Amino acid sequence: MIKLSDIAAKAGVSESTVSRALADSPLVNQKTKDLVQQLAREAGYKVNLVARNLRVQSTRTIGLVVPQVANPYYPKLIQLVADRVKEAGYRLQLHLSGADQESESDCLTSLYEHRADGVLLVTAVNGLVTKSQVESLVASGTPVVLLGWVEGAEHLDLVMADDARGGYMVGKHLVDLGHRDIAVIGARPHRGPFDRLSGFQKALNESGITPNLVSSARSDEEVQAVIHDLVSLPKPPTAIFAYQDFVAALVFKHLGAACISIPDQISVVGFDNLDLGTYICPQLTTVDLPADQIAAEAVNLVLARTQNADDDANPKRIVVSPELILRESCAPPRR
Amino acid sequence: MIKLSDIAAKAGVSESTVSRALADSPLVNQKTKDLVQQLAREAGYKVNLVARNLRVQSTRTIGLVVPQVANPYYPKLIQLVADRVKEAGYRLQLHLSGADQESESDCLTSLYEHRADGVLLVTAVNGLVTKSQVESLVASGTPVVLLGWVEGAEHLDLVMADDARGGYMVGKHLVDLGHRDIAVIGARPHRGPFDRLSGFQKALNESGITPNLVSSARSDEEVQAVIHDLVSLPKPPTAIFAYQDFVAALVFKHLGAACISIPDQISVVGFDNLDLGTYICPQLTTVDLPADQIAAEAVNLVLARTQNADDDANPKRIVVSPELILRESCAPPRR
DNA sequence: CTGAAAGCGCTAACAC
DNA sequence: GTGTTAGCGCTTTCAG
Repeated sequence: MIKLSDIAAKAGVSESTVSRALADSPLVNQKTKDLVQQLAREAGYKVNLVARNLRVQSTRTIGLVVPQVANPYYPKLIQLVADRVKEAGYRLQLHLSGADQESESDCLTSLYEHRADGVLLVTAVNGLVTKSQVESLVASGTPVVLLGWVEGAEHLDLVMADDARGGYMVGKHLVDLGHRDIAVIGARPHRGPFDRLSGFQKALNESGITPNLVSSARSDEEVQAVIHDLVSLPKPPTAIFAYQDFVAALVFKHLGAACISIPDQISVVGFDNLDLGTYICPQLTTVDLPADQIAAEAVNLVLARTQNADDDANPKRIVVSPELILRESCAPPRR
Repeated sequence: MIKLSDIAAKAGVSESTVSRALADSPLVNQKTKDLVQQLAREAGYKVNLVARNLRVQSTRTIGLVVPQVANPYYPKLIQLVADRVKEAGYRLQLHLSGADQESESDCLTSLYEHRADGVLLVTAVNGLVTKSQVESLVASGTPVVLLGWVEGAEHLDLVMADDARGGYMVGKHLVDLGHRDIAVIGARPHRGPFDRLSGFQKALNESGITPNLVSSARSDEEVQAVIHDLVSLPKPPTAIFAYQDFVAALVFKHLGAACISIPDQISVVGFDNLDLGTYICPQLTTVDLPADQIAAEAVNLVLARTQNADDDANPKRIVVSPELILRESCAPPRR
């Protein structure tokens, strides 16, 4: 593995000169610079970053930890973050925390051991399981910014989508269409007052309505059971708010199996704006979380902290607004 | 940032002893070991891997480069590879090559500069654009294994799915059901003789049939146009082979819009076995590429090369077989 | 069982 | 402009 001294020998100059020449430093004679660069190219020399990083005490690496990569929301975010990070001249180190506590901790440890310059952390549904570890990371000088709301983390930098606002939009849309019997299907909320469900309920409350059914269902079987119960009701709901798009897709499937047509008999709204929503028929009305804004804000923030460009000690909280995407799965209720 | 010498000072021993104690070496007295470990824990000491990696001349890092993360096949693969790599005590460094040549080259360069111990490379549709670079990587002692067939790379290690065999299964299934008029929709083949399309055609040829239409269409609009043309035919095909699942989903959508029922009027088969296929109605008959086997084989191979456990100079070629997943989107043609 | 010393490959004062 | 030197934080001979 060819190194600096090798090409220094070839060129008949010192290592420092080679180092400078390759960094295109103005402190070196153009002729030696050309010579060195040419020699390096010919020899296929590439700097050893592990050595350089040790020397300069920086890795120009930003860590990103996400629970998993299978859930289609994450790939979008990962791609966007990767692009922004690269653009800024940094490198991304992705870690999959697998949604369990132990491995979230492992990711953070690994990032610290590799001396990442900053970390972006997307917590799993169970919230921030490693708060103290994050705090010590920050204390040790590695900025951490949280992606998504986490309970009891008010002292940490945070970039989040305004889920509650998205939920409110959904609720308002359905109410405005004339719906009064509305069911909710999906996971239990985990973002407390900032949850999409809380905004949704607020919208209904403003019109004096309460959701007539809130079921926790995520798997195919669970959704099937819930839909079965719902359509067996003497007076089934006229609209369903699915907590996530993929749940909405399951709702579509089982509503279809029960010969209930969307949106004629029941309107359906999702949340997340996955591509999936455009592949199903009718196309799904949903809420788009602006992953691009989140990625951009998060990367900017963590880099600002890294470079001490922003030495404001107060935690930053950046909230970006979602958008209601009107497609084909909603209509006024039939009378 | 606390380092080895700090805790050596605290413990009143030398750095070497601390290093050994933390590595749980048998060469150190149990009592000093306990003391050192406790002190290290209290102080929150974590090894600096960039220093260690420089010293030991290894990073225990495997690079994985994939074109993108948005295409749903990749997340599956990434997750699987990440799990296997971690299991083996290595770390994964993911790079997104963005499907363009320049950045595939950048990824490889970055991996080399960081001295990854091995790399797994998934090439984009345009084939291996950086063959010479891969070769010099290998020559410099970093094993590279290709994931997926690449033209003119017979001298490199390769793990691939037998796409042609999958295509054959699809063709045979359709023919066995009685179909004679079969259209193909999707991308142009890029795996030459190993392409799913070549296997598909072989199956038809064995029964003296030729596909009556092969259209290249990937976007929503393109598929819409193709479907429109197809159903306007005096004698429309009775079955459609979509080159990829997401194309199949689009086919579903536009067939639905044209009031053609699946599988009564037209059977549809996909390829890839994305989750998507179970969300649509009827559920999609498709071919599953065994991502878990591919991941396992690839990681095993690259690690074996890394550790010189396998110093066979001959390139390895591991081919894993796909599986036909029978679901609801196919039926015999109506007479 | 423990310590002293060397050195991984590179960059950056500091001299000349 | 260029070379000499020191040192980033760690592991690992080699002595004792």
